[in-house]
Amino acid sequence: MKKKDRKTILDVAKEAGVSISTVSRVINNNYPVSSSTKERVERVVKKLDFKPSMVARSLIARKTDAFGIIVPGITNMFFTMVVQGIERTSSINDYSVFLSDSKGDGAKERECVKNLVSREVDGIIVIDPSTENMLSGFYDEIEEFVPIVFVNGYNDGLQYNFILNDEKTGTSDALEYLISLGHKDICFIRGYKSYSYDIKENVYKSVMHAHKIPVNNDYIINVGEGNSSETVDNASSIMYGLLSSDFKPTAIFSCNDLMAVGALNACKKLQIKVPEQISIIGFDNIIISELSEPKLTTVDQNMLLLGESAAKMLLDMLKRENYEKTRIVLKTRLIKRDSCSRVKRKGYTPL
Amino acid sequence: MKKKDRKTILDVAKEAGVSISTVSRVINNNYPVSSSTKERVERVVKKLDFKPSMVARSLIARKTDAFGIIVPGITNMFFTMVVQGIERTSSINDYSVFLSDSKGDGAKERECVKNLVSREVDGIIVIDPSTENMLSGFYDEIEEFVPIVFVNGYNDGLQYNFILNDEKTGTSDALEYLISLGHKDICFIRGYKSYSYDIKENVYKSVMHAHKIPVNNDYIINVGEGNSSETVDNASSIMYGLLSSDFKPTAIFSCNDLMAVGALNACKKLQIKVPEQISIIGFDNIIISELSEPKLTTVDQNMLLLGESAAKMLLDMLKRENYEKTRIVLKTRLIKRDSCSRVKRKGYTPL
DNA sequence: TTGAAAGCGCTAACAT
DNA sequence: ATGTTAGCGCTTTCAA
Repeated sequence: MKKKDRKTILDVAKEAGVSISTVSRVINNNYPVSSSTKERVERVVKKLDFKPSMVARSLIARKTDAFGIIVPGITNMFFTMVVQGIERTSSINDYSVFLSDSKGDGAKERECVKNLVSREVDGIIVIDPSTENMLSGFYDEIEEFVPIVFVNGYNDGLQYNFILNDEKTGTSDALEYLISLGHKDICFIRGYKSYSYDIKENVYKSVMHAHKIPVNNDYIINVGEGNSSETVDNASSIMYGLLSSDFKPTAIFSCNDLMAVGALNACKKLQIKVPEQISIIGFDNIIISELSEPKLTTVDQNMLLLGESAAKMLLDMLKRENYEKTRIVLKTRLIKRDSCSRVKRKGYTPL
Repeated sequence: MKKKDRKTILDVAKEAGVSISTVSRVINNNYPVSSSTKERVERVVKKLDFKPSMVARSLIARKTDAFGIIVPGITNMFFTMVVQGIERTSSINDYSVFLSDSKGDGAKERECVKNLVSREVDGIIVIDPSTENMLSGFYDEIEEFVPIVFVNGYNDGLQYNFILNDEKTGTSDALEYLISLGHKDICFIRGYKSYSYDIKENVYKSVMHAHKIPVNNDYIINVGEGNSSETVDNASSIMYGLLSSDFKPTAIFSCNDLMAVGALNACKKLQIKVPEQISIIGFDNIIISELSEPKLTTVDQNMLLLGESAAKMLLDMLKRENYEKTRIVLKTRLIKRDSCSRVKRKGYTPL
């Protein structure tokens, strides 16, 4: 595709009959220029529609005014919200963002990071990094050259910059809420394998203990892969099978909204009324939790804030001479909607 | 934040005891270098972990190997899918992507474009551009310097590169399907204002005409803003009001899945069974159409392909010397799921 | 096969 | 107030 050549500072200088430094001074407005020359140069700039090359500027300034984001999956609504938060805060501060998708693959993630490094981005945000890369020390070398912030993901004892959600408190808030509604037979739905599910399961057990409610292991349900659209179907069919039998909890806690919607769909098929007969609570507060009927009570993770905080942290690191490794833990918030109500029956009483 | 300086080609040259040109030849492997020097240089490159600066390369090559994407809203699931398609195809071809959000605002959209131009991206993809900018000629000048592809949006008689969906055929397919199921009382739900709604409404009218079904204007429902999460609620409450009265279509065609889910929720509240009593058909095939109960029958727009095609078109434009303005129209596909069935009652017969 | 040098578009220190 | 010039890190002629 044949394209016109961009106008350069030299084109402007010639046309305005001044030197390139004068043009530079005018467009940057950082050194005195007589108002007459200034005006003349500005006219030419407008006339030629001259836009300074950020590439050339970056070469000199040794910065690109760009951040790189790496997500394990663009279409996962959770990550999408985080990306929005990052993009918003970045663009307000005149930073552009590169978006790359690691597809949840550690090797691809490393490739993305290297690409961003060679593009000399001013900072990198990795959302839900692969545990493998977090533990291998891969990021140690990278971090010497470019600021990195991790959003969620494995972080136990790691010395990096983190923005995390307080999933523990979020989980116990949800559970305490259910218990305050009179529920004791609370089923726990989790996915196959993730740091986050393990944390929640531990909290589940300890909250139950604290209330002297015996933990029934049959009430801990694993629905496999937890972050795809299939999650809903998997959770739904597993819960359908369970609820068809004499498995009759009065409430269901789900590790994320996808699973909660799955449980909800299973109840609908079985004509079990939510929340009248069973209360369901989700986690994350992704948009589908608002679209279900009834609307899902859930725990908000404030993904937008997660993203905004990550971008702000990067911005801060760029400003300060020495920045201590920081770990920010964000509060979650219980969103009471329509899928939970006071228990009407006790224990295994048939529906 | 204090960061180590990146190693430059000069560091490598010194350490290897050769000139920078030799190092360049080695890393680019484009000119003869004796195998001994080559090996030595390669060792140093590895040792210093040298990565050539893409900024410097871009300055010389006058290309950045980056594309820019502009979306009206990152979290809109429809756009997210398109972005995924673009990112995938771009990264396979070694292009990175800048993501920017215009928030559906024409002025912000222009700002994003200008930023991308000054970053000297090799191509720009604008998803659902503002009609205002399409008609004002704003893009005429831009296009002289950088290849642009538009995905959907206003395109009537415009001489730009487009990737579009065949919404007309998609709409008539959906309608014909409903009619083949015996439906005649088909309600049409649309949003406030968009080229796409208008097109669909026209098709609706002509399909009805073709089947000699009188068009009842009360059956054309406008639910306002059509692309936010509120869309579901708006559509739901409007349909709730309507369906509570003697408004009794046997089928509902919705301009997008959000509205369809809204209609579905209204039916649930009114204990109207879908599809037994009313058939509902959506449009787009975004993920929530799979999560509802029953699953939504809808028209797939193949957003992934939309994005992939846009990126491929850009890639093509970059290769060819002169590229004719192209308009690619993608086929839609009727996805038959569980929200439509053969009509059981005729006309206004009470449910 | 290798090195020296020009130059991509711009900024900033140094002259004047 | 304005011009001249040295580079930012790299590629690519041109010489040797």
